[in-house]
Amino acid sequence: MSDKKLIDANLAVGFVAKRSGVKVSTLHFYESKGLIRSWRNNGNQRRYKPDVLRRIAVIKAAQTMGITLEDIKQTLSTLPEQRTPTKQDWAALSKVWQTQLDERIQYMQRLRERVNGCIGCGCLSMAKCPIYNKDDYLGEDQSGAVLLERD
Amino acid sequence: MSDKKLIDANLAVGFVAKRSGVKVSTLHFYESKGLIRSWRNNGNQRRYKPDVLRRIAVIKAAQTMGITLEDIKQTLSTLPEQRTPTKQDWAALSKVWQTQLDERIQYMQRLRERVNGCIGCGCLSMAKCPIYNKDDYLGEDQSGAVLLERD
DNA sequence: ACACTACCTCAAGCTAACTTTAGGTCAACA
DNA sequence: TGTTGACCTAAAGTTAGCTTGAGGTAGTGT
Repeated sequence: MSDKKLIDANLAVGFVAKRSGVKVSTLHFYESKGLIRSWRNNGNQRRYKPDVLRRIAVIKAAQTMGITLEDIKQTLSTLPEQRTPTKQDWAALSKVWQTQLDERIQYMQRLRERVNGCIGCGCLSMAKCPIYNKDDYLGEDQSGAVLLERD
Repeated sequence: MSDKKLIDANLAVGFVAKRSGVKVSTLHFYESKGLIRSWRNNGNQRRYKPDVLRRIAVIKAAQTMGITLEDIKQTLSTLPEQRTPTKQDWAALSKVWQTQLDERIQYMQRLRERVNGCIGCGCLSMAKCPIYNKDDYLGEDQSGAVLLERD
């Protein structure tokens, strides 16, 4: 019977890889980083619980949002260790990322406005644009960096 | 007189570094990547035209928007080579990046909706969520990857 | 029993965007 | 004239997020 792993709900690494769309090496890598977990069978091969699939999907989704593996790991660590995570558990995660996404979107929108008013008009420093005013005559007095600042 | 470089409008690398807020090594690096240009004096030291400062500011601004150096190089290459870029030249650049920013923002907003409707509700694949439906009983028939797709 | 595929580990390689280090030259000022 | 400090090059190191390769074991099908 070829679905033994499926019925037992002990998934082999190759199966998880195929199912989740990531490479086996990526699963090894995620495990080494503490993002997913597995146990070993007698022959030292990895076995996974089915919910690893959701975990991987969530990791990938979060990455698409531009969240780093380190941050994802942090957020995932809020999931329960003992029991299989429930709908509510995952929902809590999504709230965290939704908020982060909202912030990012707002940041991008602020940026967009600045680009509009700033590179566009020839001014890059918002307030009093040293670069634009002093392109040819550079005084010694103003020495700070004049870039768009993050926040 | 210590402002010789300033009055001559031939900027030394250290001055440009201090003024733009990036390290000398970064300027070397940008030059090696073709993002900025310089010529050499008799002693083989780099000299820059003042408009390199704006160029660097623009590079940094574009990076903040998440644009890669390679793409920035592409866009910068639309600036005139012969004459010093005008306000209008820079304005044209900003339009390109504004458009890219708009796309990014839209993408993030689409993502946000998906996170909302998908991780939140327990479904990750939008349409018919194989992961959610098959967490315990995994059929052999559905084998595709089930992640949030980009576009 | 034998082959073939899946799996294992550890180390090295890859891209982006820089920084750091090493060993040496040039320029400015007292 | 001497000694700092600024500059030069080339190569190696850094972080993130993986992939590839080498050399070896395990599991499955005939």
